[in-house]
Amino acid sequence: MTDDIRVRMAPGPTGYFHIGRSRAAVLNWLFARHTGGKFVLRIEDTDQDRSREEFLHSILDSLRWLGIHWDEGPEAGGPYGPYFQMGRLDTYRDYADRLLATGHAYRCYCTPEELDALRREAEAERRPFRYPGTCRALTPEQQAAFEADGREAAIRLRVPDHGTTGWDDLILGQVTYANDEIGDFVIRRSNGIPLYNFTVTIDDLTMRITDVIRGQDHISNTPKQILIYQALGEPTPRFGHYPLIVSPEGKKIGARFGAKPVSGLALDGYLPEAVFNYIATLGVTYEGDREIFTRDELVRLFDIGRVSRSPAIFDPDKLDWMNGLYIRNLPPDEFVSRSLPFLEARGLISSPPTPSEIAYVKAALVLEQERVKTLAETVEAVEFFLQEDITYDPALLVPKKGTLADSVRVVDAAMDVTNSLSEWTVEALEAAFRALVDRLGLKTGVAFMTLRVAVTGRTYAPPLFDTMAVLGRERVMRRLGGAQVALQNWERAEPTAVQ
RNA sequence: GGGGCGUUCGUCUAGUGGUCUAGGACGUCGGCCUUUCACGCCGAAAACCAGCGGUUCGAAUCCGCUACGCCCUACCA
Repeated sequence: MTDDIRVRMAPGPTGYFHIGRSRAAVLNWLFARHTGGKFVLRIEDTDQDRSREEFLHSILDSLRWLGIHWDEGPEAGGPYGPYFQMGRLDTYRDYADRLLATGHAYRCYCTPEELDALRREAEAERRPFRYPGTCRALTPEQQAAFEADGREAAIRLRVPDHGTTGWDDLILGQVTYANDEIGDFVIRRSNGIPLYNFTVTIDDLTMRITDVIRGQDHISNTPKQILIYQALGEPTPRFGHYPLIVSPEGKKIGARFGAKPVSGLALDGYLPEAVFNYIATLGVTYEGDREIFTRDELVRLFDIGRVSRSPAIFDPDKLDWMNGLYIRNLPPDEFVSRSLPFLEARGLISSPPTPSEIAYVKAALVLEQERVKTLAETVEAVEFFLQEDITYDPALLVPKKGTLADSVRVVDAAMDVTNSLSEWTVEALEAAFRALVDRLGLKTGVAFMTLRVAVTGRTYAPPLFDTMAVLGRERVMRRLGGAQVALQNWERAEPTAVQ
């Protein structure tokens, strides 16, 4: 029972669930699933000033989007609740009283102002500040005097003056701190609200957390928390501190870069499974040189000891590549259904789309599947299929290796072919147009480029005859007609171009 | 100022004393495929393994120092 692995993620609802936090979630979740343990979600909402409902939703939505299910926590419940710290105030008070009763903690009547003065003094003398232990050995009379004076007491943990506190980190190995560098720290404010290091410890203890896996920004909190476990006479969990993910500029995530919630990546057209794969493999190795894994493989192969000890830069280019890979591997139907919302949002199709729209757009999307890196790109990729009238630069109708006269001939002849073709299929189109280009004595590359521009309005598109097949005879005729007009106008406007 | 942690191609990394003239991936560049783009395939450039000094027959791998980076240093979380 006590051997069952339990890990947790304990975000404060004080900011969006950014990429850095997603790493915490992914690593803890993988660790839990790999070991057959439980993943607990706990909300640290004691910072009432900064906590916001909106951020709580951001956390929950992002976790769900990534497919990270929490076994216990908000909405899920569980045997060790409540999972919001504000609901656990009584527990913190009980444990604080216990520490007071055993003498491991004591009341401190120093005011913030007095401490500030000491701190400034220490700084001025370029000497590290540490609480001097002023209230460590107050007599009941002295305490009564302070109380009578109207002072509220904070509670401090009595930290040993000598010795060291350390642990064998799951990722970093042995880490040690000297106790005399820690100093008696406050575990409960004078207003009765407990402090972070105390609440996490009590929560982790009472929630029976066995492995605390968190970012390296928490390293220096760890000895304090271990000291609390020891004062309570409780065994400590294992600790593992992974390095932070930093922005491409090497800066901390959250400020300028990556300030958005991870679930926002959905709107940018990223697939959650690709993002999960990327986050899970950023700064972590699994098996050989591979870096593309299914979720099950990640769970099976995850090894906390294979987490790199140095910070990793978030590389948007690599995420894009990976997302494109996942898109290409999607079953076409799924690619289509996942892309439709983007087209709807842009008003390219009705919302909800009609069956005929779906059929048409599906055919177009399938042609673009291996050409996009994000679902959002499908909008631009498929736009020309849906626009009634395409507009383009007539100059593009004459490729660099072609002439205006040739372009005119191809488009004119294409009109006839299009009009008379008996069977509207990719094969028939290709056969007919190849024969046509042959008859005109033109180069296929050049002539096809003219037709491509005439039909799509751009120089890059899916293969010409696949595109025409999807567009249908009507649209192709109309666009070829538009190209004829454009060429005529251009001929008049740029007579020197005629050779 | 003090403390902790870190340091292999631009980026993510493999590497745990000899097999490393340092391997893979993204990105970049070139080629092939080809009706364009993309995909796919092939290839190239790219890290004197932060620097210095030790240990050793032999070091990216072990030790020390220095530099640089990040984090912490609150009655914030």
